[in-house]
Formats: sequence, structure tokens, C-alpha cells
Amino acid sequence: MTTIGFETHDHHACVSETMAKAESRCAAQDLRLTPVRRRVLELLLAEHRALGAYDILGHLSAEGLGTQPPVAYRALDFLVKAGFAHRIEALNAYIACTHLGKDHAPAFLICRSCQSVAESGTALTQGRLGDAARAAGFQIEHTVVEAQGLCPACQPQDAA
Amino acid sequence: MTTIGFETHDHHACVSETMAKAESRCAAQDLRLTPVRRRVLELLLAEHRALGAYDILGHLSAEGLGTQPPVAYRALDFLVKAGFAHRIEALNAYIACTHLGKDHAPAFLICRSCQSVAESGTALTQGRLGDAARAAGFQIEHTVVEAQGLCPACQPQDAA
DNA sequence: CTCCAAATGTTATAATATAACGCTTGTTAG
DNA sequence: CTAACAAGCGTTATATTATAACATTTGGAG
Ligand SMILES: [Zn+2]
Ligand SMILES: [Zn+2]
Ligand SMILES: [Zn+2]
Ligand SMILES: [Zn+2]
Repeated sequence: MTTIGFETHDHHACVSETMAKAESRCAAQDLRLTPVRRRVLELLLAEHRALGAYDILGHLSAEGLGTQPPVAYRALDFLVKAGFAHRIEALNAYIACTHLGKDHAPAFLICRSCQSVAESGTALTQGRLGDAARAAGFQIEHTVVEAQGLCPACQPQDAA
Repeated sequence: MTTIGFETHDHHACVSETMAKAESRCAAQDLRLTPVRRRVLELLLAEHRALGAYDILGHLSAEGLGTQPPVAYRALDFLVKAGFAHRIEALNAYIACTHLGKDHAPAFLICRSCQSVAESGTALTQGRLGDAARAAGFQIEHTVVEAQGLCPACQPQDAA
């Protein structure tokens, strides 16, 4: 068990299960998890933190998998479209999905101190914004919900 | 009355009231609404749409108020910090606040077709994300809530 | 008037993202 | 088999968004 993300969990299992789910979903939906795409997903999964496209590119380039921006952006676009990763708008960065398989509208808790990100679900269409949207006749297609603040580990401690 | 934003409203009054509120709040809080800042707020207020920093800069430059990026970014930073404008993360763009004076956590409905933006309130800390945050011990400082979709005017019509 | 802080002008550059085009590879129809 | 095609990839170039840094101006406090 390690504390990656906000909660202690078996991260090794978390990674391998997610990779397995991604594999099987690609097989089922005739998507191609090519070496670059697979490696980018692994990189995103390694820590529960958001990585910028150029961070990814740095890793890829060090591993001989590509040196130019489009390499990273193409892989990230694929992962996002396939639902294997999400883009964090407030950070211009990307993170692996931790709810792979479930149909979900993701919401994120982003620590401004350690950059950890936790993915949660949202029920936006049932809350006040959903009411406002219905009242205005607005048709919601996609939601961005990101809360920034301090994760438990980064909050000032009272301990002497 | 004009349909700027999703709802018909007296936009002329909407603009002048907001400018007046901004003026009086600057007076009260010893903030300086300089010509550039004032003009940028007027530009943002003119339509209920989000404008990019370089759109703003284009206007300023045409009006002789400044030609370099920092001019626009400084004014926008001031307006955002003062609470007179909000940044839309999903668009890398800015919009005038329509709830000036009220203490609020803004949420936005963004039309992908006409780029209109409506500002609504959110009660994020009371919803599922708030529950998740409390459960994890995460301290929320700032929220980004943006719904993208189609405004009433841009939805396909059945009319013959 | 002098000093200081805030605002502005300006140059340069950083960080993020995409357009475009040609090559490779793997699949499939003939 | 092999021509035709689509998806992915390599590469160059460029677009878009944002900030660092430093000199100058401005407006008030002492
Ligand atoms: Zn994990
Ligand atoms: Zn997810
Ligand atoms: Zn209005
Ligand atoms: Zn507002």
C-alpha cells in the first residue's frame, strides 16, 4: 500500500487493473492501443497527478518513442476520446481515469501544493446548475468540474 | 430589450449598472479602475460572451490603449482578482461577472455554437463533490464549474 | 520637493497546441 | 499476390496563450 493520491491504496494493482481494462476495451471496441498510446497511459497512471503534454513528451523522448509535440498530443487525444484519460482544464494537463468502465461525468479535487488529483463523480445535472440549465433551455453536453485546494497531507498541521 | 446571453434583458441597463457597481466598489476598497481596466471591463460586458486576452488586446490596440500582451493580461488579472470578471478555463477566455456584489462561486453555461456564456451559481460544496471532498479531508479553496453545450437559440429546431 | 508604490511601456521569451504533408504499416477487395 | 485504402506516425513549421524582466511614468504621503 502506498499513499499515491489522497488515499492509501494498492497502487500496483490499481495500475495493472486499469491497464487490463483498457486493453480489453480496446479489443472490444476495435481501438488500437499502440506502443506510444500504451506508454502514455502508463505514465499517466504511474502517479495520481496531472502531467502536461510536454512532461509526457519528455518521457517519450527519453525512451525513444517520439520527439515532437504531435506525438504526445495525438496519444493524449486518443486516450481522452477513448475515455482512458481526462484533461484538467485548470492545469492544461492530463490524468488517467480512475473510473474506467463506468459511465461517468468526472469531477476533480486538485491539490495546489502537491498537485495530486483525485477523481470523483459529479451530479451536476441534478444540482443548481442543472436547474439553471433546464430553466434556460440549455442542453448540457459536457461538464468541467474542478475543485482546487489542499489535500489532507498538505494542510497545515497543529502538531508541535 | 435584446437577446444578448440566453435571456432577453435590458442590456443597456445591465451594462451601466454593472459599471456603476464596479466604480463604487473600487472607491470603497481603494482599487484603481484605470482607463485600460475600465475599458477592458466595458469590452467584456458588451456581449455576454467570453473574449480571449488577444481579442481584448486587439480592441485596446485599435483604440490606442496598448499594444503588448502584458497590457491585456494585467488588466484582466486585475478584474479577475477584484471579482469583476471570471476566467473560463475551458476556453482560455474571460467574461464579465454578472453577479457583481454577491459573494458567489460562479458556474457557467457555455454555448459551443454561438459562444454565449451564462453565469449561474453553484452549490458544489453541498453536492456529491462536496461530500467526496469532506470524506477525503480535502479543503476546497476555489471551484471551476463549466458546462458546455447548446443554448436554446442554437438547438436544432423542429419548425418547418 | 522627495520618496515610494503602483501602474504602464516595452522587449523578449516561455509554454501550450495545431496545421500540414509525406511515409509506413496493416487490412482488405479484386 | 497486389492494388487501394485507412490509420498511425515522423517531421517541419507555425499558431496561440502567457509571463519574466526591467525601464519609465504617475500620483499620493511625508
Ligand atoms: Zn493508484
Ligand atoms: Zn474518469
Ligand atoms: Zn446584459
Ligand atoms: Zn460572477
